[in-house]
Amino acid sequence: MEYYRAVFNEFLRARKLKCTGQRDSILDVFLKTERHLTADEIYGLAKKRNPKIGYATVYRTLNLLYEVGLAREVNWGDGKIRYEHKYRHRHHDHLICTKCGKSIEVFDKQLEKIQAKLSREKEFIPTHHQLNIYGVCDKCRKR
Amino acid sequence: MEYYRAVFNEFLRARKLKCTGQRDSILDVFLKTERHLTADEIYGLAKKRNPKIGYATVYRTLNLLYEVGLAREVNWGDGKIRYEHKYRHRHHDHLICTKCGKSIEVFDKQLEKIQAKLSREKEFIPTHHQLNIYGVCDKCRKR
DNA sequence: TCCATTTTGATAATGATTATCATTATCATT
DNA sequence: AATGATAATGATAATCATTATCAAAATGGA
Repeated sequence: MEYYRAVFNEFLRARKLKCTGQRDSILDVFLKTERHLTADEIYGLAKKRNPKIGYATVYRTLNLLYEVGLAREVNWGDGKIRYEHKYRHRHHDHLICTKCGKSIEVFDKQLEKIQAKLSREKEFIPTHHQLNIYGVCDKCRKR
Repeated sequence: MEYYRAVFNEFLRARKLKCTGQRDSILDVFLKTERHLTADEIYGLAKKRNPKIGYATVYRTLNLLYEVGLAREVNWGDGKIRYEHKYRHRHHDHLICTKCGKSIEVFDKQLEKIQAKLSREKEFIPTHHQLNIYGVCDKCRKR
């Protein structure tokens, strides 16, 4: 936690950007929540500890966290970007329940290998990828 | 082609919806283009053969094509929904070049199997999925 | 402390998509 | 072919997430 903050501050210094209370609050909220958060949700949480915080600052800071590699952007096709921890968190994919909106993280080594193979075959240099499996989760099915 | 039109008309009749010139034009444009089109692009093409056509009708018709299963919605994370043929076209995934925006279709049987396995493990009933691999294509790399 | 530079927050702007609603078109039935 | 109930249309307003604008405030090196 302390380490992640240091990573961010180092990034700011290197880019001649400034450390501010708002950026601290937003990073804090982001790090403390082990969930996929939208900008709006982060705004709500950050506002609790710093009521003067504005929407634009949340968006700006999330883009910085994305740039420095602390956050990953996730797109579930509902028109909102979600953010999840990236730094020191292994890549994974998502099962997304279309009934309740909850997500389950999954990982498979073989999957990654096949993706690399497909890219190679097409002489394509992959940078990142996103696999979303939509369906109905256990709980919703039994409901 | 004629068959797809019949499928759509059958769907409309079953839902007590009406066959209209606009719907014909939009379906025609959609079927004749072997590319991933946005609503805006389809609007442009449909307007050529039927200048009176409106934006809203394009969106409404695309949603119908999605419902009847003739179109698949593709989301490449750039804020626009794209449409591609689904009926009698095998499912596939996409390599998306972040330089030129072009896409390459890929398919791997093993990939589908692994996805089914991951779903099973989490007692999740998958309905559909989307895998996007982002990166740089052959042409852009050599440029 | 000073000051150049960056940040901030309020709000306007943007861009894709959807909703509204008065008018028009469709189609099964006469 | 005319009727009428219902659905469709198109122009445009509304929505919603995100980005841009800009004057005022905060930061941090000198």
